[in-house]
Amino acid sequence: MSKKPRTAITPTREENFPEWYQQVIKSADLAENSPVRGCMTVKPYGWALWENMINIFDPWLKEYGVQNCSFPLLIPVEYLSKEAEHVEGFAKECAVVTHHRLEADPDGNGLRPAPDAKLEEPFVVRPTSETIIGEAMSRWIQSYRDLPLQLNQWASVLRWEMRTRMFLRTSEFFWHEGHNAFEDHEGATKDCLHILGLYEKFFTEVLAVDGYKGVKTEDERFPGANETYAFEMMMQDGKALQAATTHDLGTNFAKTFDIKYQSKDGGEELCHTTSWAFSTRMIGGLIMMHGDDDGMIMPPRIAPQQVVVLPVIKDDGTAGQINEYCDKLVAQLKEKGIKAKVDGRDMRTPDKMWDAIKKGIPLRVEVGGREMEAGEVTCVRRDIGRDSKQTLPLEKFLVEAQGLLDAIHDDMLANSRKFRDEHTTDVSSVADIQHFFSGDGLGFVKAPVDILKDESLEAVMKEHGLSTRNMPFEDEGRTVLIAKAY
RNA sequence: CGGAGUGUAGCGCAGCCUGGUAGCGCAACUGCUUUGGGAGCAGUGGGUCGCGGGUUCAAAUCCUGCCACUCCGACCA
Repeated sequence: MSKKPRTAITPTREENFPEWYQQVIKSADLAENSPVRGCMTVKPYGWALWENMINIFDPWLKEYGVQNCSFPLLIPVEYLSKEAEHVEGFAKECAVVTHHRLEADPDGNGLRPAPDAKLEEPFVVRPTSETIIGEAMSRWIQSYRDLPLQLNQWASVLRWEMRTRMFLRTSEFFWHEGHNAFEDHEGATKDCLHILGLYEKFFTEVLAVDGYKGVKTEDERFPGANETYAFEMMMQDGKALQAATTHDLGTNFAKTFDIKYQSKDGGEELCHTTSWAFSTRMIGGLIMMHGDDDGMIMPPRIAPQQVVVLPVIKDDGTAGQINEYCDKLVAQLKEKGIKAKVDGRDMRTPDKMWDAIKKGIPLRVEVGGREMEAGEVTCVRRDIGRDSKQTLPLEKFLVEAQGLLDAIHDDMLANSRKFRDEHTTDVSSVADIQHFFSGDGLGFVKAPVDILKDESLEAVMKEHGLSTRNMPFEDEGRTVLIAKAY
């Protein structure tokens, strides 16, 4: 037994943040690296988290008028090449499908693509779907009556990334991609801002994280977009994470894919299109924003499991009664719409506790002979830890459980905002930026937007691996956020 | 694609220089004592040593060809 409190995750965040991140994922059983280069296997607990995100966010899109659909995984290479900036942005990271049949290798080394099965027209595995959806839009839209057309798909895409990290940057990743078409610029802009607002609502009200909404600088724009809006967050190690983006594609894709409509007065007009997304990367964001040295901390409203009930069994013949008490408790919590489960596994109680801690289950409830006798439960908040341990009457707990979960959410969100604010430093010159990042400065610096015209900025950005994150709405374009980023 | 490195039990590694019965830690399994913030003891199971060729009485070890992956650079939701 060591004297100082041992952390569940080794190393700690301070000792080695990237390694800590990997260990949290492993300890929480969220995902693992797969045998496929750069691709992860999302394990049941991690997928449950993603499913919850889908289940909560998807109805919001439908409410707004977006319809779900599914487009092919494979995109003709020719499509990608049509939009000049778009190709340039994605061509370097595309996996290409060139054959449609395998055959035994004559040299005896398993299988090889059959030379006579070479495709006339190769495909790329979609890195994003603007092009193939654009092609469909050109046929689906004829009249102003067909607008707006609002489409979304939940899908995975593939980008052949050089350096990968689970959730944050994997070759294959899961996301939703929305693609909307409007009559004019105003419609497209409103759409971008509306979706960005939905993202903000989702992040703050469900994931308990906050950041900065804003406009991307020109060099950080999506390839093929006229304007990119982004939600930027600050991680605990001082690096920023782009959590979601919406793109005003102007008429760029409309021109290349011939997306036109007849207006009321009979004229032929180009559509204004948008695209927008958030991805499983957000799970990485949750880990790096909320996690501590004991592992994951699940925001209650997205947690696959909100309450774990641990029966504390002693060898005194009361096991059956305690289990019954726990089952009843879980049933009552479920009636209140709380995701609760008894951990009835054949394991030692302390091991179950640590397991629940590492998985980040928001509320842990312990029930032993003492509680059962007294008609009580003991509960502990994951975000605070043992200091929050309290024993209260069962009835009272049932009434207060939802409130406890909400309180955890509120505190986590407040912490996230506090962290963001404490890691945003106002600067006024390139020298300030140099000074900030040369010292132990961590986080965003916020500079007057004119600084982008300063020629000495580029060298400083390069030296410290910085990029512009966005020009936050709150300052109406007068400032720009700069940080290291994932 | 440049530079470096690694492939040996589920995971992490030692053994290789100097060929000679395949080893350690963790995990798993069994038993007993335990169980309210990471238990102890005893025992058990598990590996064609990345793949192919060569040298040798004998290859994880030496030679050779191939493959895969990791890290560092340019790219990135």
